[in-house]
Amino acid sequence: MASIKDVAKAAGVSTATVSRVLSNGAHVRPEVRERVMEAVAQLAYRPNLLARSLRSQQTNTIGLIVSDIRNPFFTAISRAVEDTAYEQGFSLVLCNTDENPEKEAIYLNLMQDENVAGVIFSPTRQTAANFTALKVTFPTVIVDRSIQDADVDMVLLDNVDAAYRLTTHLIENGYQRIGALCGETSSTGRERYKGFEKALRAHELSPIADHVKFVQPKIEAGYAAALKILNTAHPPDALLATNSLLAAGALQAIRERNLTIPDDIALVAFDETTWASLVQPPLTLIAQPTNEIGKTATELLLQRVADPNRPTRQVILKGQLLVRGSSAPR
Amino acid sequence: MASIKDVAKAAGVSTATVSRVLSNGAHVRPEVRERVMEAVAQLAYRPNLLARSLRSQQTNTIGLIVSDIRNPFFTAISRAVEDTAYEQGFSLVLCNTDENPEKEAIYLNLMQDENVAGVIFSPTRQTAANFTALKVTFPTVIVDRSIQDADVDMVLLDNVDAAYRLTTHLIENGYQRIGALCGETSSTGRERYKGFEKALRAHELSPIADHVKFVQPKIEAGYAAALKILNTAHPPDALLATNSLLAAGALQAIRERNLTIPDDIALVAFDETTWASLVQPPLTLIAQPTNEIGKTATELLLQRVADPNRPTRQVILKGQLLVRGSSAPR
DNA sequence: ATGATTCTGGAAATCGTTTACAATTTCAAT
DNA sequence: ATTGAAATTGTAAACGATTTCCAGAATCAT
Repeated sequence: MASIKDVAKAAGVSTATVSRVLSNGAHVRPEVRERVMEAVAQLAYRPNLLARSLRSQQTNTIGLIVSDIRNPFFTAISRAVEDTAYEQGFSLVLCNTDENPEKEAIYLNLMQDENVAGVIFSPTRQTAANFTALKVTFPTVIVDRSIQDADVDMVLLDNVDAAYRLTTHLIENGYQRIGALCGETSSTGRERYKGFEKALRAHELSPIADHVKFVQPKIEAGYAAALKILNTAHPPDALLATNSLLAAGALQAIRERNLTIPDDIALVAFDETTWASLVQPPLTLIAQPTNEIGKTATELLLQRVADPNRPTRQVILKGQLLVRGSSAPR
Repeated sequence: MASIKDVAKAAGVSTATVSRVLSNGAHVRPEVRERVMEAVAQLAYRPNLLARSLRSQQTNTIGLIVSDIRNPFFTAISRAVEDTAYEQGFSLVLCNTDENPEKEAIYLNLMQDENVAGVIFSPTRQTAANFTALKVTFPTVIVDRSIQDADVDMVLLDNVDAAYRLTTHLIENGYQRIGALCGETSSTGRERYKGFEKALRAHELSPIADHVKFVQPKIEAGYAAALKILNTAHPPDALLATNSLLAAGALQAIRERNLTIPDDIALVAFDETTWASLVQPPLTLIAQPTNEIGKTATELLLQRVADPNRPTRQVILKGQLLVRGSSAPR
């Protein structure tokens, strides 16, 4: 592999000049620049990014820390993030934490060790609670799950509003006994529950304890919780799942109990997935603007990398209510 | 940030000794090691990975280059790869190529520039065809899509066999006019088509040109192609899709035409997804051992990183035929 | 023509490690 | 007591770039 020294020698200049040509290009006569570029082409020279980063103390890598890339929401986010990062010349390193605060801490440290330019992070409630105490030294953008009282960039959904609209939609379609399946590890689950409860109260209804479950955001957990809810003496006439994994579990449970959607029970959820419109009836849900979230988060991050002192921003996006068959009027 | 010099000073030893304590630990008196470890703890010292990598000429990063992480197959692979890499102290950088040979080349170069320890790569047919010409300088493991005549580690599905079994299953259940939706950008699509054709011929049937389409592995493409097939004068009585995206598109088309599965037309596919068992009837398919594929590929890669001269290995795994409702006997 | 600026481009320091080599110490064996 | 091998530790040279500082040349205003 040719190094900058080889190029310098071949072009008859110093390494400083080569570096100048390749970075800004200032303070170099056109004629010399030409010679250097020729040598670069001749030797097929590619700068060693490790050396560059070591000296300049900055890398072109960003980290994405999420609980599980297999959650379709995070899959979509990761794609948008990678695309945007790529456009700006950054690479993406991917970390799965499995909702485990310890793994979150480990990955945060690892990102530090790797000198990433910054990190896009979707924390558990636990980590979110003492985020400032972690004294993260690199730029961070929080996505999907909020952090209280911290002066940090965030890109979030208006969860309360989204759940409120979704629940109101159910109520307006005649559903009265609405249950909820919420993720227990994220702020998101709580906030969506708030919106759910708010909508009920606005219509002089209230949540039924037996019909509300906070569980791990996994299909199996959603399935088990839904089954419990369905097995209560007076089961609900509608079920709201705060993410697609819980929705899939709920659907399994409903199918297993041989119930019909929406006649026996309505089902609504969060997150557009491939399957939501393929099942019958198709699922009513709140679609999140995953592309915009991922893109915005990356842009915010790279802007902060460029200017660490700029004021933080919290971007709150609205979800889109897609009304489909699973919540048809009673 | 404390550097190795600070630790050395604090412990009253040279940086070489600190380095020795932290790497192998050999050739250091226990007493000295103790002092060094104390200083390390005291200063909360963490080695700079950039400097380490620059000097030792090796990183703890591997790359994963796939067409699109949103393809559930690759999502699952990425998770398995990241898990295995993490266990062994490696980070994962993620690259989406969109089936674009140019992007593949760019990412391959980028991985080189970043001095990754190695790469797990699922190439397009085009790149696969002249892979050796690319003269990739780092260890590479090919997954999912094969490369001919190249002495390189690979982890593949036995695609011909899988498609053969899937097709035979249809035939045995009484389907005679079977169409196929195949990915056109990968070796995988071709091989699965071979298995499909082989099964037909083994039963004295043959593919009907109008019922076979090679298209981009995208839902929309699958939808459009399926629609064309369904609109032929004598449409097929069964459809085989070689991946889950094409299957989703086909299902959309079938629904749009108000056809009933499996009475009007059977549908079978590749790749287990969340939705395959949630739609009604659930989809018969070949499930790939994604965990094993990802894990094996990573292990193979790290073994080669450790010993670049070991003989290459080609691991061929079998798919699992999951018979469900979408291909019930006629 | 002169002094003051501005441009160019090289020498050398630096980023934070690892590691080859050499120097020193230890210690068992003669 | 002497010797030599093995163990321990330090010195200094890498790794491959960027960047600071500075000198010399070119340009400009007076």
